[in-house]
Amino acid sequence: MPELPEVETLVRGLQPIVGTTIAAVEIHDARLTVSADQLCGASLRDVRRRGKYVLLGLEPHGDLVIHLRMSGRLCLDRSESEIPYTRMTITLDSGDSVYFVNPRRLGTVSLCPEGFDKPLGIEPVTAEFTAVVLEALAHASRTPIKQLLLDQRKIAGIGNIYAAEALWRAGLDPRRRSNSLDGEEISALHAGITSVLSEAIDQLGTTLGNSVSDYRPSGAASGTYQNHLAVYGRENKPCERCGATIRRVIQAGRSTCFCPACQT
DNA sequence: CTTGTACCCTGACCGC
DNA sequence: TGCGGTCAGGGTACAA
Repeated sequence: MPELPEVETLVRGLQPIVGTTIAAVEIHDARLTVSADQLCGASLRDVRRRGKYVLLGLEPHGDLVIHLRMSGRLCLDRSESEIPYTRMTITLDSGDSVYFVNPRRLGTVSLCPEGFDKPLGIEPVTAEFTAVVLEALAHASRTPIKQLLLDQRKIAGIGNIYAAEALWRAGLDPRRRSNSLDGEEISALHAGITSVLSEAIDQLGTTLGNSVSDYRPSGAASGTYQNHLAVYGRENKPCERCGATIRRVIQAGRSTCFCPACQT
């Protein structure tokens, strides 16, 4: 569910817990690989994001690593209101609690005592991510460009929604081989990626529905980028750029919506 | 090395 | 109303 903009919004919303100390932990899912003993008494040095991962830096050392996958949520709240599917509750000495809500139990929580070290690709909303970098990644691969964008080892944080949206902005067919893109197309794709991600962050991400598994930012009813989606979830609707009918194809088991007329 | 498939889970939605 | 099939913001462990 959450992609880079949603996780970024979440991490910003969690900043108030920096400097607090973990007072108690309840775990309601045996699949989670952490234990209360490992966390109680640690203080929170920082809260940051890497790709789609949420990292809670612990004092004196280590990171609590959380990935929300398709349906997970992290909520910061002072209320006792019981959210269904809460699999872990971290109570802080400030009185706040962090709730890990994970309906499908696809999300993961783990402790990295030496710090998070997963080899993820470049962060796409930094100055280091240039068209030249993207070109090098694309030219080294013959995989369809949609799948390259989803490969977290190459670029960290893009998911199914923003991959489709970036390709629409760039006017590129998602099935194109990565190494077939020329310089102009790479530049358009770079602009598409960076613009869609930054705009989505400004909109606090995309909230797709009202179920318990739907992402929503803290302190707001929902993100609002869903109101700006050009292709994602718009199969059989008209392309707002050229009027043709949006189509859906399956690539590597995942849907991609695109405009067959103006994405070439 | 790369590419494809099954799988992990649960809920929403659609057609019958 | 109920049932079965399909789909979903993701990643991993395999097989080929």
